[in-house]
Amino acid sequence: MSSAELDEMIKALSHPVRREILNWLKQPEVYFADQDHPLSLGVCAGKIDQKTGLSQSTVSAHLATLQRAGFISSKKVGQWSFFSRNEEVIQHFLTRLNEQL
Amino acid sequence: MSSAELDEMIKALSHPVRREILNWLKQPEVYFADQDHPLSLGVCAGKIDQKTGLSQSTVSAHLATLQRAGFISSKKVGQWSFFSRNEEVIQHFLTRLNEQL
DNA sequence: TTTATATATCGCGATATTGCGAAATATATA
DNA sequence: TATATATTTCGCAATATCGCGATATATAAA
Repeated sequence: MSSAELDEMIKALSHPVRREILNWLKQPEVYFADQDHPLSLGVCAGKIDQKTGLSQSTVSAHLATLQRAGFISSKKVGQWSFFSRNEEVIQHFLTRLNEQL
Repeated sequence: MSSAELDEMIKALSHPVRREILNWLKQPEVYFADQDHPLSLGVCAGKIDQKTGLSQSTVSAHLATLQRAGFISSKKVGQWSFFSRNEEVIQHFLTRLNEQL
């Protein structure tokens, strides 16, 4: 992970809503039990919108930020986008921060 | 460490110059070997100014941000301010992040 | 007291981030 | 095709951050 990538990752974490989303995605079965689609696909963007209370477009931007940083991935199924954590990336980031800081 | 404190800490880290300063302070004997005062006091603000290449006021603000976040402390001796890392706080922060993220 | 040195604070312009509604895009259904 | 649903992208206003020079403050030395 380059210095620029690390920078993008930390900036992605520097917003409480984005950290909260990452945290929700850690236990989808706890936070998104009411989702119509199987949670194995990931969590549907709209469900995340609801949970934040922010506008749909704002949350979409937050999700894009987390994805650009590499923390989450999305897969499109039908008209829905499902998001899930990239655990390896997150672990790698934490390791890097533990060394660097 | 409260959620608001964690937020302040991550924001403090979300600027490459501030992370670089933190890193320099990890090994003052490597990065500030030319300091006139004993490094045991900490690193003098002016030496940090020089190393960044930014203006004195800008660096002073960065140091204040790091200090508000708890990552560093300053002690004033004569007309100088000496900065040093708060290792316990940094460790605590990393532990918290490892859990939370 | 005056002058020099070190640092912090102030004010301001430039830039980045955030949040929104509206519009565009994509997919599914009638 | 037309309509409904889900999401992304666009444009814009509000706010926050950054970096600077100028000024204020604090200490030390002449």
